[in-house]
Amino acid sequence: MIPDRSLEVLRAIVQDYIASKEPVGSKSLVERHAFGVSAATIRNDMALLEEEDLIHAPHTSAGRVPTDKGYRLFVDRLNEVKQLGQAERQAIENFMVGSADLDETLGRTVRLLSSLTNQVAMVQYPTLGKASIRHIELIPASDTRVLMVLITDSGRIQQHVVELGQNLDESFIAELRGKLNELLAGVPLSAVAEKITGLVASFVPAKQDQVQLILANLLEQVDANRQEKIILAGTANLVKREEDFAGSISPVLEAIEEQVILLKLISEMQAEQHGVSLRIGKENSLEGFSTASVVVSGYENQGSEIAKLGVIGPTRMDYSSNIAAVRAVARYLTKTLGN
Amino acid sequence: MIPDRSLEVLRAIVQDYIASKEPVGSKSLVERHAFGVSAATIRNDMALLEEEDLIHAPHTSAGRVPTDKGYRLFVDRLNEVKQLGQAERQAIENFMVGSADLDETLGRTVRLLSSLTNQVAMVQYPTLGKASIRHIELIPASDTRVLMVLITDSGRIQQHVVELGQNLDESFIAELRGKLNELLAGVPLSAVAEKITGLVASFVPAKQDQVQLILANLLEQVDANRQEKIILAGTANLVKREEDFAGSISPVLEAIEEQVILLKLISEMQAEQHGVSLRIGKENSLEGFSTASVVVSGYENQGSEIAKLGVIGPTRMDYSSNIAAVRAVARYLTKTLGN
DNA sequence: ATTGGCACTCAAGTAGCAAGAGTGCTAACA
DNA sequence: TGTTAGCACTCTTGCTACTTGAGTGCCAAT
Repeated sequence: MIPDRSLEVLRAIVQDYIASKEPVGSKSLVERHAFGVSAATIRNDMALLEEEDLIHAPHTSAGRVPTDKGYRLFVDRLNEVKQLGQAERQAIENFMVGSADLDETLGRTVRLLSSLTNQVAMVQYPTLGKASIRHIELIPASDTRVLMVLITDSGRIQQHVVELGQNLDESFIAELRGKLNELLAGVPLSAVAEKITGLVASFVPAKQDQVQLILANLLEQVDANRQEKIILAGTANLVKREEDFAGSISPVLEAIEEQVILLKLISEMQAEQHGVSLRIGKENSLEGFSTASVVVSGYENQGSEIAKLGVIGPTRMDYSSNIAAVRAVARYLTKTLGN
Repeated sequence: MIPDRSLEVLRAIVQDYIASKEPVGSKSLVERHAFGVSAATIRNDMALLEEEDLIHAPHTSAGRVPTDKGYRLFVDRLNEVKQLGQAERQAIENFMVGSADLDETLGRTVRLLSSLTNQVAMVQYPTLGKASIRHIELIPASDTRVLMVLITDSGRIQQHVVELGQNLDESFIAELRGKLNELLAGVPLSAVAEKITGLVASFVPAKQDQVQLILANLLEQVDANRQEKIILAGTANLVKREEDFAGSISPVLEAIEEQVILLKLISEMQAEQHGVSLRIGKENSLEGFSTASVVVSGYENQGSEIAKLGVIGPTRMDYSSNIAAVRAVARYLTKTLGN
C-alpha cells in the first residue's frame, strides 16, 4: 500500500507538471507545497512512487514526470473535479440559446466545448439504433426519381433520392407511401427489416421491381442512420499544443480525420465515474493515441443516452477542468434537447 | 526585359527548391542543369533576378529562394502544367464511381483531392443563387409541426421543420403546397421573395398567420441556401508539411476552420488561365495566409459554374502537379454531376 | 558577354567548460 | 522506524570559441 503522504506527493507532482510543463524535482516541490518535511524525505517518497511506476524520470538527473498510470491514479483518487466558474457557466448559457435544429445545436456545442477547453472537441450525432420511425414520405423529384424522406422520433430527418429507372406513377407512389406509413409508423429502426418482408408481394407484379428498389433503399437508409457521425472543432488547438505532446501529433491528427477511428474509440469508452469516461495515453488501444488523452461523456434525450461528446488533448492536460467542462456541456446539451 | 537564360535560371531555381527544400546556389545549379555556362555567369543572372525581386537570399551567403513574385512568374510563364499519370487518372475514376447523392459525391471529391495532392483540400457546396426551385413539399411531422422540403434543380435537397403553434389542418397544408408549387416551380431562388408577395392575402384570414409563418420559413430556407458551405479534408497534411511553411501554421489552421474566412477567400478568386485560379503567399489578402498558396478551380453543372474546389498548401508547393490535380478533379466532378 | 580566381560572409556543427538542478546513498538523529 | 542533512555524482543547458563549407560579390582577363 502506498502511504498517504506519497499520494499527496503524486498529486503535487501532477499539478505542478501540468502547470509548468517541466519535470518537477524534490526541492521545488517542498517550496511550493507545505509538506512539513524536507526535500530528502520527499525524495524517498518519490523513489517509492517510481517503484510503483506512477512517476518516471526522463533522465538520471532530472525531475519527475507522471506516467499514464500516475495520471490514472490521480484522476481516480486524488483529483476533485473543479467547479466551473461563473464566467464559464455564462458562456455555456449564451452559446446555447437560440439553436434551432439539431445540426445547429450540435455545431454550437462542439465549438463551445472546444473554446471552453482549448482542446479538440468532438460531438457524436445521436445514435438512431433506439429511435423509431415517425413518418416516411415519398416525393416525385423528377420523371424517374423519387425523393424518400425519413423522419424519426429523435427529430432527425434524412432524405435520399431513389432512381427508379422508369417513369414513375403517382398513384402507385401514393399507395406505397400509405402502406409504408401504416406499417412502419412508430416502429423502431431495428425492426424495420422484418416488418417489410412480404410487402413486395402485396403489389401487382408489374410494380414489384420498383417496390423492391425503394425498399432496398429504405433499408440502406435505416442502416446509414445507424452509421454514426462525429463533428469536430478546434483542430488548430492540437497544433498550438504540439509541444505538450510527447511525440509527433500527426498520427493523432490523422486519426481524428478518420470518422471510423474516432467512432471506434468513442464506442469503446463506457462511463466511469461522474458519468465521464477517460482514456489516458497508452490506455487508448489506438496506435497514434499513446500521447493523447480522451475525455468523453454521454448525453441524453428522453432519459436514455443517445450519443457522446468529449475532447482530445495531450496526456499532460488539466484533467480537472476538462472533465468539468465535458460534464457540464453534456448536461447542458441534454437539457437543451429536452426542450 | 529579363533575358531568356535568366528566366531559365529562375525556373531551375524554383524546381530545385521545391524538390530539395534547400536554398539553391549557383554551383549546384550548373551541376544539375546543362546550362552550358559557368557558375559565375549564373551568379550574374541571379543578381539580375534578385534585382527584380524574383528571388531572395535568406542571408548574405546562402543560396536563393523564389519570392512570391518569382513563383507567380514561374506559374504564369515558365510552368507547363503536368499531365496526370495513368495511375492518378485511374485513382480518380475509381474514387468517383458509385457516388449516390451530392453529399457523398462531394465528400469523395474532397478526399480524393486531398490524397492526390497531399495538401489540404476543400470543396465548396454548390451556390444556389443561380439555381431554381423544382419542387416544394409540405409534410405533417407531428400534430403542430410541418416538414418543409425544398428541392432545387441543382439536385440539392434541404428540409426544415416549421412549428405552427396550433394543430395543423391537412387540407390547408395541401392547398398551400399546391399554390406554392404552382407559383414557384422553375423560379430562380433569387426571385422567390417577390413571387410570393400577395400569397398570404389569398387565404382566409384565419389561416393567414400560419401561411405567414411558413412563408417566412421558406424565405429563410432560400436564404440559408445561398449561405455557402465548404468541406475540408487532409488537415493533417498541413502539419506534416509544417516545415514547408515559412512561419507558423497555426494561423492557417485557424483560418481554415472558419468557414466564413474560407468562403471569402474562395469568392475573391476568379479563374485565370486553364480555368484555375491561384493565390501565392502575400497575394492572399488574408493575414495568416502569407506563407500559403491556394489553388482553386470552379466546377460546373449544366454549363455554368456552380461552385469551386481547390487545395491549400505552402507557397513552396509543386504548382505543376497541384494545378493539374485541381483541374482534373474539377473536370471529373463536372462530368459526374452531369449524369 | 563570359569566365576563373579570390577574399569575404554567414550558418551550422563541434568541442569544451561552468553552472545548476536533481538524484541516490549513507550516516546520524528523534 | 521514519526523518534529516550532507555529499558525491549525473545530466542538462547555456555559453563560448573554433572550424568547416557553401555561397556570394567583384574584378581582371579572355
